[in-house]
Formats: sequence, C-alpha cells, structure tokens
Amino acid sequence: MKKVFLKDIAKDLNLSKTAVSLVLNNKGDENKISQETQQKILAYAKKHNYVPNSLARGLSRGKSETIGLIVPNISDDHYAKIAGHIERKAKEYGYAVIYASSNKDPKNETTLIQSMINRQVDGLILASTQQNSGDIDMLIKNGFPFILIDRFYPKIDTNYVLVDNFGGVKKVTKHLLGLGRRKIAFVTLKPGLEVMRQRLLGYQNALKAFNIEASDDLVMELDNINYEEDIIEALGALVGLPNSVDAIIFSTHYLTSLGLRELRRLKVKVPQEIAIVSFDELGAFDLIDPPITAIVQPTEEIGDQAVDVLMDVIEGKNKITKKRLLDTTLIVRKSCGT
Amino acid sequence: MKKVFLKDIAKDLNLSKTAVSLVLNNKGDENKISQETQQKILAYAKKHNYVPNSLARGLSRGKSETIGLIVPNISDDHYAKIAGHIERKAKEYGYAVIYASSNKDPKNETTLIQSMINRQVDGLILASTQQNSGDIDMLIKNGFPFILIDRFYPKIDTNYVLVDNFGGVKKVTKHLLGLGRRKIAFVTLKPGLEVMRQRLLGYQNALKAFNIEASDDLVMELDNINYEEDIIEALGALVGLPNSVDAIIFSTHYLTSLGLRELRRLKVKVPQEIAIVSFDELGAFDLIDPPITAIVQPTEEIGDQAVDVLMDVIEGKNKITKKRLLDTTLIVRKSCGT
DNA sequence: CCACATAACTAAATCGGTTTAGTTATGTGG
DNA sequence: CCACATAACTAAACCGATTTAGTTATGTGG
Repeated sequence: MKKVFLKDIAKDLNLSKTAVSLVLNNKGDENKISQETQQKILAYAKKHNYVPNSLARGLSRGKSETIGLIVPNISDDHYAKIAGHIERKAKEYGYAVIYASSNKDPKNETTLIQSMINRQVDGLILASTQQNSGDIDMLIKNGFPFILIDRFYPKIDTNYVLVDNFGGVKKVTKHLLGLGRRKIAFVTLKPGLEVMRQRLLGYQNALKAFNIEASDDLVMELDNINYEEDIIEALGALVGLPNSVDAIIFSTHYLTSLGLRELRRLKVKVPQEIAIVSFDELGAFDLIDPPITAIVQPTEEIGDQAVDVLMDVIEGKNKITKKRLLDTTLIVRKSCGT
Repeated sequence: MKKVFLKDIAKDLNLSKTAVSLVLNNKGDENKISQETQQKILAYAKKHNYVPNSLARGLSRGKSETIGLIVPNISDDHYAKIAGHIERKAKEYGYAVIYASSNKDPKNETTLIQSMINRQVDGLILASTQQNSGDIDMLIKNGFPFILIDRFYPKIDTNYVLVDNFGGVKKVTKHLLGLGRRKIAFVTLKPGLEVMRQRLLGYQNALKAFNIEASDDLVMELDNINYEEDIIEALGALVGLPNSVDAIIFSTHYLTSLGLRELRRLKVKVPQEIAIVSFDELGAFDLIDPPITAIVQPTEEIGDQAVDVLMDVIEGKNKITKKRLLDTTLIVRKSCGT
C-alpha cells in the first residue's frame, strides 16, 4: 500500500501532472480534458486510493483548509461544547480545526495567534481574553479572516457572535425580583471582560426597573485567576451582611459550583435563605440539590454561526462585519425558590 | 508589516537562502557560518519578525509538527479534559493539535484517520471506537506513529495508555460489598468495547471474591447509541425485580447522570434503597444530592503520557511498544451509603 | 611553491502539489 | 489551400522552505 503521488499517476497513465491535477480538482471539463481521459484518471486515483498531500496543496494554493480555535480553556464545559459544534460545522466546509487554550493570559493569546498564523490557518475563531486589542488591530490591518466568539472588543469593529449577556442577566434578575427577592447579590469576575460588564449592567438595569437601589456591597468582583480564594471571602461577606442577602447571581458556571460548595459549608439554606442562579449551564445542574436555575447559552448556534461567518470572510464574501447577539434561555429550577 | 520570506532576508543581506535557513535553524555553527554573518541574520530576522511558513517547512521536512487527536466526542467532559492536557503537553514539544470527533462511528473514524494522515500529522492519538482493527493494522504496517488512549485492541500489539478498568470496578464493587450491599447491578454499554468488558469482569470478579453469584439479570447492557431510551427500560426492570437491587454501578459518567434522573423519577431513594456509584467523574458530582461516589481517571496523566510516548515514537526512539495501565482513584461520597 | 585542508559560503534540487502560458493536431470557413 | 479556431493536452514556473553537493578563497605543511 505505497503512497501514490500526482506524478505517479501521470507517469503510469502517460499524462502530465497538469492534466491529472485538473481532473482531480474537478476542473477537467472547463479545461477540455476529454471524458475518456478524465475517467481513466479518476479510476486510477480511486483504485490506488490517491489523496493529495495537503501541505503541498496548501503551500501552492496559499490555503490550508484549516481554521484555528483559541479559547481560554478547551477543557471547560462551555468551550468544549462550542469546540464540538465548530468541528462539526467546519467539516461541512471541508475544514479541520486546530485548537489551543490561552489560559486567560493575553500573552499566551498573542503567541497562539502568531503560531496559528504561521501554521497557515485560513481563519481564526477567537474567544479572546479581551486584553489584546493590538492583536485584533493587527489581524484587521492584515486582512486576516477571524471572528470573535463569546467576548468582543466594544471599540473595535469586528465580526462576532455572542449572546445577549445584558438581556440574559436582566431576565433572570427580574425573575428573582418577581419572586419577591430584594437583596440580590451579583458575584462576578473583575472588570476587563466587556461581557462581564454587560452582565453587571443587566443586573443593575433590572434592579432599576424595580426601583431598587443597586448597592455596591452586593456586587462581588473576584480576581480572574484567584477566584477560588476570593469567592470564599466574598460569600462570607455577603452572608455576614447585617440585612443578609436573599439571592445570588453567579456570573459564570464555575463560580456557581464553587459558590454552592461554599454556601453548603456555611450551612446556608438554598433557596429558603438564599436563592441562587447561574449564568451558564453545567451538565449536572439539574441533578444538584436544589437543581440550579440557569441562563443557558445556545452553544450550537454560536459554533455554527461562527463558522458560517468565518467561511464567508475566507471566501471573500460579505465585506461588511457581522455582529450577532444570540438570545439566552432561562431554565427555571428550584434553586431560586418557587 | 509585510511578510518576510527567507529569500527576502537572503537578498537584503546578500547571502544565500541556504545560509539564512541554516542559521535560523541553529545549524550555523556546524555548517561554519561565521559568527558575524549569523548575528546579522538573526538580527534581521528578529527585527522583521520573520517566521517560517510551516506548510513549506512541513513539506520539505516531511513533518508538520502537528498531531491529530481523534476521540468519540470532544464535547464530552472526559475527552475535553484529556484534550486540554494533550494540548499543553504537545506544546512543550512544539506541536499543535488537530482534533476530531468520531461520534462513536467506526466509519467516521476511518475517514478521520485518513484525513489526518493526508493533513500530514506526524502522529495520532486515538480513542478508538475499537471496531477498526483494519485501520490499526494499516497504521502499524505503514509504521505510522500513533498511540491509543482510553480504549485498546486486545489482539493487536500497540502503544496505549489507559486506566486499569478491571481494577477500578473491582475496587468499587468490593467497596459496595463491604458496605453490605449484595444485589449489585451493573449498568453498562453493549459489548464491543474491550474496556467495558474489563469493567464488567472487574465487577464479576469482585462478586466472586465474596462468593456471590453474578446474576445475568443484574447486568444491563445498553445500546451504544440509543442508551437514553434503553436506560429507562433497564432501570425499570431492575427496580421492578422481585428482590430488588440494592446498588447500581454505572459504567460511565453519562449513564450515571441519566440513570440518576430516572431513579428520581421512579422515586427510588438513593442511597437508602439503592446505592449508586459511577465510573468516571463529572464536574458537579460532589454537588448532587446525594454526592456521587466515583471512580476517577487520571486525565492529566493519560494526556501527558500519551504525548510523551507518541513523541518518542515520532522521534524514532523506543521501538518497543509501550503499554500503560494507570490506576484509578475511588472517591467515596454519600451515594453509596455510609 | 605546490598540494591539500579548511572556513565560509552558494547553486540547485527537492518536497508534492497548482497554475500559467504554451504546443500540437485536427477541423472549418472563405 | 490557407488562416484561424478549437480540442486536448503539456512544460515549466511557482509556493517557501530544507538540504545535498559543490565552489571559492585563504592558510599551512613539506
């Protein structure tokens, strides 16, 4: 089962590499290669299981038919799901996916972007740390095809697809307010991520709609890296407040898990004393006691749309930037009371 | 910020591409390029931010510095974790990772293996469907570097790294027996996967050690694809047994979640009436009520070792096959009683 | 002063495709 | 019968590296 190359086929059939290449790329007709010859070539290729070397093809075409996916952490439930959808969708276009995790470090992100470009990916899907506007500017300046998912740069005009974070949190906050909760805390990560700001704004906006003053004491902004320690302190503070809180919104799924563990340790009764809700879902949120109310993101749509838009850019269609804000779904479970 | 190529550097410095290439690949000394020239080249390259086109390099070197990862489903918690570790470790060797999901379909797997090889990956990490011995034979015959993870082919001599499935299940079964449970059911997937057989054997072996007859009624083998429906039926049967079961071992994490949901619907009290344990952990198993006892796999070690072994093979070291059986850890939680 | 070693390079082939610019043979209209 | 169109190809350049096999200039020992 020796590998066959273009030149082998050409030699064996007494044809030129050109003819063989054209036919195998479906350009036989437009280049007036006779039907007989085309059949011969196709038959030979099939029989000997010819497959082009994609490095060579990529080199000469200037395309690798590969896209790069950079996310904070590929092991994270949310990104793993998105990665799955991106893979499936990319395959429809004949593309493969190289992934890499930035671990939330902008420096890593810069390196990864460079490394992906060197590997000649045709485009990038980027869940950016959002602290690399320089990289984004560079991509734009070079006309490199890319699309942001999950996070975006408010001041830069780019393609992106993400969820309506503001609306999502507003929705769930109103839900809590509707249930009579009034001292609602918001546990989130330190600013830096626009999407986190959007979530915070959604929270504040909902409170305002109910004429409730948004107290700074109720907003806990944890360090992006040391959140595991920070959250313990934060929850201690919240639970210890004179007029204790009656609800907590966690701005992302891993904060929810950590928070819930800590609340248990503090013997807080959920939802009787404190209702909780989570932005982002985790596989087993319905099995937890109590089952966790969550805002869920349409990961499939994110993946599909990201690839679709990126492919349009790669193929040179649609010069204008596409900005997509997808809706979240509120899944009401018992953790916010009844 | 125009791209610079080797020939640009050569031209600008009045040198040959050869000299530039040698120096940039750290072969300047052994090829007697003068220190001055080397410095000039390095300085120029740094200043103009030269980075080699890896398709071109890959083509001429016959290496892409990329490995392929094929798993049943990249979105699955278990594989997403492994993917994260593989990525990190591969980066240490300067390798990038292309991933793809077979969705448990051997035909897909065959296609993916081919497609990865065409993309000139230097090696493959394969969590195989285990129904493709033909592919594996082909890889071996062609001397293509690869390593199996998670699943292996008992009749084929290959590199692999996976956990001691037999020992893991045996351990947890004995644990249940030690707690006095006697009618222990085993809910698993239909044969085909050797690792599932190993888990079953571990279960049976533990029973035997306690002089308990392993009844076929207590082993439920669900369809690999339609397990969501099958498990409902299976649990219905188990719970309806005359002398109902007092424990259930789920052979993989997604069966545990599904099973637990169904047991709740059936109003079965866990662990009072039925204890449950899971092979494989899920992020929130400690938060579930009751927290789920689980056998956890060392995903980091699996990823690290897979990459290490694969790199050895790629670099031509260690001609003998490496077979690694890693230990699992039993995390005892309340779902199996106290 | 000549043969030969060595330092410091370079020209050109190569990897396996794609693509541009022809070439050759046949057929057709005037 | 000649000019020209067309069908059916092909030779060779090219993509951007790596690498083999030299080449040239200088220095050294006998």
